Amino acid sequence: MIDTKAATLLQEQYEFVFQEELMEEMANVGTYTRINEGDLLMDVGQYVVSMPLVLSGSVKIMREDKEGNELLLYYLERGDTCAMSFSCCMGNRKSKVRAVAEEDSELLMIPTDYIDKWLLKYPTWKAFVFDSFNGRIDELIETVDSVAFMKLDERLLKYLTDKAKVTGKTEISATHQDIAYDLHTSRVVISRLLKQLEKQGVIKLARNRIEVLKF
DNA sequence: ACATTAAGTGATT
DNA sequence: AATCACTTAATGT
Repeated sequence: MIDTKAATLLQEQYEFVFQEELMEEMANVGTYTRINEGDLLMDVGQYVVSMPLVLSGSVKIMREDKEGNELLLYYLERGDTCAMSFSCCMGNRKSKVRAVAEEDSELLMIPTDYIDKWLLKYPTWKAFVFDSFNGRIDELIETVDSVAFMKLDERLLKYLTDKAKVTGKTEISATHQDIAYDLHTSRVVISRLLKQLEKQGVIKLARNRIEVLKF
């Protein structure tokens, strides 16, 4: 049975990346899913049974240790897929990351068996998977750099602009505590740095809301 | 009006 | 940059 909603979205966004037959097959075997902001897609230690293709919206990928300390790794945006899920599916291993919907999003879940089969069958799929791996690695390096070499105020500003970018809004709705968790620091520090940024005229603060003025 | 949650601040390490 | 301890402000019931 063909999911028309998914087929339409696929056509719109992947017209030039996937071949026609592949998109048809995707619409056939994939499961179209809608998720709401804040929904947990995948948690650390869970087995990965399918590979998500982001049709709309965005998903944030984070690391979490056993004490519950978090660290934001990168965002998955429209047209992206999770390289982590690919490597997990292939090796039948547990997920090392947690995935949470950054906003209301639409996904196409591709069952494990196909992602392997398609590598041989469809060159465009293979290219897509490779590209996606490169993209994720680049982003990972970027966040490693920012953690290792950037001061917290620079990191915070990058965090804010990144977040504004993925959601396409200049208004960010999050508490200082939320941000502190993502950057793995304390709320007090975030509050102070945000205050600084506001004085510099880069952002505007309100309760549960941050407006990014400059990019 | 009261309780709860978010944010601001000084002082200390 | 983290933590504590406390204040003030905004919001929910």
